[in-house]
Amino acid sequence: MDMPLEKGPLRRTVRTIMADAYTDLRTDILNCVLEPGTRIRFEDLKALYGIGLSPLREALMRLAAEGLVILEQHKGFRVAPASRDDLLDIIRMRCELDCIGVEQSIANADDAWEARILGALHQLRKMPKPLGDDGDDRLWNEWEIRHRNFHSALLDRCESVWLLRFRDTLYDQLSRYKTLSNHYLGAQRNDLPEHEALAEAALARDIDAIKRLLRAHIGLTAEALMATPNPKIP
Amino acid sequence: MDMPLEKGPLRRTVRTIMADAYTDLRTDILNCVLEPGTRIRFEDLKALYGIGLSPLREALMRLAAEGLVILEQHKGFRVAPASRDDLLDIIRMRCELDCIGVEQSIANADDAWEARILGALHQLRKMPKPLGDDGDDRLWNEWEIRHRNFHSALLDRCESVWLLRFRDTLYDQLSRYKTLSNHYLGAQRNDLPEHEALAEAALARDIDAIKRLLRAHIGLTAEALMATPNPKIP
DNA sequence: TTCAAATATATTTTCGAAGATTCCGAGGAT
DNA sequence: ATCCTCGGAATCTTCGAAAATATATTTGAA
Repeated sequence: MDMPLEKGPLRRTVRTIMADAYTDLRTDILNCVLEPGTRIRFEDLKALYGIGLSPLREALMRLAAEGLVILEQHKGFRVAPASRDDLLDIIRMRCELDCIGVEQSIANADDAWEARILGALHQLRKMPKPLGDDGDDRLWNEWEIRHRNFHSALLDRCESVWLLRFRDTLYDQLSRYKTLSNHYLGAQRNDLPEHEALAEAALARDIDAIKRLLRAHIGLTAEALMATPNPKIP
Repeated sequence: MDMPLEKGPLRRTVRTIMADAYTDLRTDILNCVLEPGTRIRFEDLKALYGIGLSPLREALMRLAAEGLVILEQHKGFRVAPASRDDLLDIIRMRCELDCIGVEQSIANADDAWEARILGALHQLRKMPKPLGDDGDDRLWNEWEIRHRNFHSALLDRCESVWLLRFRDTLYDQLSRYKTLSNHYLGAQRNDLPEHEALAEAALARDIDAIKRLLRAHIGLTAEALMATPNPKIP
């Protein structure tokens, strides 16, 4: 019974401490356990995560390259600050990338693509958006996953590795802002019809329509986000 | 005479070994001194750059996050491999980003913007494109700088930090491929007229025209790059 | 001969301590 | 009172050695 753990073509990846630290730090930053702008002291984190300096620094360097933390020479790392300008930039940019991606996706559309979209839409239909302030975080996270999954489905046939990479970066940044606004943002409005329209346009291969719908959809989210003043987003 | 070196608002940044290693590694990768796919052994680089492991690993981690090197757990780093698919993806993506950026730029257009475009165009006019294989690298580099500067001028009023950031990433990746093809690529054709048309459309604030011209311009470059089979780009 | 296990070697990853740099406050001069 | 200089403490940065993992070689048996 001492056989190696891996079955099939997947090799069990032996994680490194640095990779674990990277993941932990990343989720802590995305969930704003480490709040924007806070200084990062190595002694603190060393104790917090129970690891040494080297993997910690390497993980932070990686996060710095992704824009989740800032490195100031000889002054250490800080969690990247949040600002309304930055938020608006992220939303707009993500909108543009989604438009490009969905166009490429339509160019490669096939039955499996349609199936995935319909599946994702079904999951969105089955789960009503958790309302306002009865905030069960697990419910919200589940809804977020389904929401993200739907939008990813639209880009499922996009073959641009770079586009998807940039998009993921932006999505990470965005989820930090969602945490900051405690999911207040879109909670007010029921956006299921918007997603249904998006799915319909996708199946119809209507590029212009889907771009228009996407811009409107994301535009409304942006307005909702910017409308509520939030002391944590200067 | 012992006054601090900085004058004005710029503070002299005390560079770290890691930052130097990052810069050196980056230019070596961009110039393909470190060829795509080659394994990176720490002992080699430690000797080559004359530094310790920690700054080297941190620099590589940063480059890994930017996609210039690949990290395989417990197997070390490799220079990111090159491929035609990747090249095409980069070019297309850069074209899209430039289109978005120039549109935003036009929205914020002012006299200074026009001036910078005309200035960049002038510098392009004054320096004929070095022809084919009499390749003086210094000339080529100078032309590349002017060329890059012209295209950057078009986006000079774009306020999206994220767009410019992604664009820079792609430009770095692209310059690696330009090194690989030894500047053969665009050398054949005289693209000054294309740049003049771009400048004209920019000054006329003609968004549709400039997008069309950009796509055509970059499309031709892509064709030139892909037409010549290159053993170094599988 | 061929395959598989076991050992040996090479390389990466991580730790703990030493070297630099910045930050903060005390002391003194204007 | 304000400004400047000068330690001293805190913090980040770097090095060199130890631990962990992967790769290559050898050995033994079918």
